[in-house]
Amino acid sequence: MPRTTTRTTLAKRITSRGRRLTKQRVIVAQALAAERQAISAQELHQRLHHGHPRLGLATIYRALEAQVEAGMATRLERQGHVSAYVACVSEHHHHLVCTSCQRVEDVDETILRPVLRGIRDRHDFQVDHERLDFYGLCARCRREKAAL
Amino acid sequence: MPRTTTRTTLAKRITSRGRRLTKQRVIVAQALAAERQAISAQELHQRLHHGHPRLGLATIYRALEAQVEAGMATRLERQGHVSAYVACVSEHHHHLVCTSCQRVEDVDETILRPVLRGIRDRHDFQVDHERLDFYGLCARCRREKAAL
DNA sequence: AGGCTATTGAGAGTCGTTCTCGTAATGGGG
DNA sequence: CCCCATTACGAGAACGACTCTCAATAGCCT
Ligand SMILES: [Mn+2]
Ligand SMILES: [Mn+2]
Ligand SMILES: [Zn+2]
Ligand SMILES: [Zn+2]
Repeated sequence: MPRTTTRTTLAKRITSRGRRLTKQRVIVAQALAAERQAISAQELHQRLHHGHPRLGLATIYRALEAQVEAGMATRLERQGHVSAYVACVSEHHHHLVCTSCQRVEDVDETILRPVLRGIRDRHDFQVDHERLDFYGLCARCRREKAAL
Repeated sequence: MPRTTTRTTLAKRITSRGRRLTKQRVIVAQALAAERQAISAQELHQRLHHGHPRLGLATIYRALEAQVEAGMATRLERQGHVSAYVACVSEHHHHLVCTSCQRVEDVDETILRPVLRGIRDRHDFQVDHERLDFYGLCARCRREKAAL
């Protein structure tokens, strides 16, 4: 995912909607693409403040929204009513939260397909988006507990 | 679910936690039990204002939170960062929330088994409890939209 | 009943997000 | 390449859902 690729994709998807390719949108898009986790607008603002002190928070919100519209990012609802954004298109991703060490892993999304199919077939319900969080013990914490 | 049942259940579950059975909590619990769809604190506040003009919004938030803690309700995250609450019978079940009519169905739990197995096998993660909410269109709303 | 203390109501405060508005930049047409 | 309508930006105010503060009230226990 080189910077030039991000810029080219952005140019195509943004301008084809009658919007303009601004420096700020490029900066935000590249920063989001560099993240491998979901990140909030405010976190992104702090992170970019060193290199781009004049980049405003509202602009980041608008740039992220434009990317969602363009299909280049997804908005997740984080707990505490905070939106977080992830680069890449297709699906949300879901989390395994370790109740011992508090670390978070991403769920392998392919695991969820049978569930979505089951819901469609058994409940006749068309899922648009879902929020899935699993709480428990990660492999490392389980080994540590076993060692005691 | 008669009013007396709601009151009795509430009394047991609230007072056993060292909390007090107040008029306000009873009013909110009965109103929530009477709803068959998820409802926000503010909607509940408006709805109750006629009969109980002195019932405060903060009290409704606190009463709903107490019910969630007591295992009698679930909080759902609605789009636009609004929490919605549903009365619940048992503690551990999952929901299909229709984003059009706001009705809530319980998920057939057997559908979820392959997911839990997949998480154990693929992620080496021991799930203790999980929170699953699916948002989309129910069968009825989908038919209504198709008819237009 | 009487006292301890959880809870209430009203409003102020918090915080993420969006809006307003004057200024600056973009990009298509000349 | 330069114009210029139009889109976007930055700063701060506004907004909305939710939480906190605090004095007054009301459950609960003896
Ligand atoms: Mn993640
Ligand atoms: Mn339920
Ligand atoms: Zn762990
Ligand atoms: Zn519906």
